Amino acid sequence: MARTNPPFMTGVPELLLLRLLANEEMYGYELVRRIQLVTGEAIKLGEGVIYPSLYSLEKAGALKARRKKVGARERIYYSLTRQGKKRLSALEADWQRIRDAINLAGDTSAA
Amino acid sequence: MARTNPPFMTGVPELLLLRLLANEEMYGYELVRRIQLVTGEAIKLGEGVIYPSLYSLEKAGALKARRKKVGARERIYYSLTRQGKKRLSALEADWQRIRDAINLAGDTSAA
DNA sequence: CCATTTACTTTTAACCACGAGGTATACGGT
DNA sequence: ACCGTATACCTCGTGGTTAAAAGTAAATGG
Repeated sequence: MARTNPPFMTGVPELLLLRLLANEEMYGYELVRRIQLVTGEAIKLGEGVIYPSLYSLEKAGALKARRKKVGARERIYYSLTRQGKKRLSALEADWQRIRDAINLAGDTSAA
Repeated sequence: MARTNPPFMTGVPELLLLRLLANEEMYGYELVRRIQLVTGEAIKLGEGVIYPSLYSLEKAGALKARRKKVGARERIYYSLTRQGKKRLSALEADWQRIRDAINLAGDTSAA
């Protein structure tokens, strides 16, 4: 039944993609596995999330793509544009704001 | 233009409401202001978010409501049911899982 | 007596994460 | 040669959730 907007996941795929691609170019399938890795299995984003996100970020000018043959296989590698870096900064700021606010609220009510 | 699903806000209204109401009963309008207070103005949830959330949480059995006359005014006070407490625990666990995973991913990529 | 604050309510809209399904090629084992 | 598994990419439908805005009405205060 789709289990659509699970708690606290809005914006997370975009944040993780931008972060990972800020360091090195990667391709879709790789990102799917890498995200599981770097989050200690806590977050798993399927291809149905990753690919559409990549397209829309590319379309928005945050990512650029290039095709690259590796052995016999062809992969589409993505990396950040300058715009993508700005977008990442803004998202990180959003994330910190929300995270800190929720922490704050928790401390207050725990007191 | 609505800007409907802003980054990182899914689940946040529910979490904050349940947290606040776990301590003491409150009414809608009060919650609107209280949330701004305890988040240091970082999160502002309008009435269009708060009231529908309250209804749906009540309908789901997480909250119970009682009408109370204060002076000449009548207010609807909400408080947690046992189910609501369970729901809060589950949500807190979700929140921690996501938050920690994002932190983890950030440290890794920053390294 | 009028403007502001308090309090509650409803409507409308759009985004976006997700699962599931689909294609095609390469590779390893037997 | 054959078959299952892993790699790699892609698409569709869904619906839950936040959010702004506008509306009602009573009380308060100057």
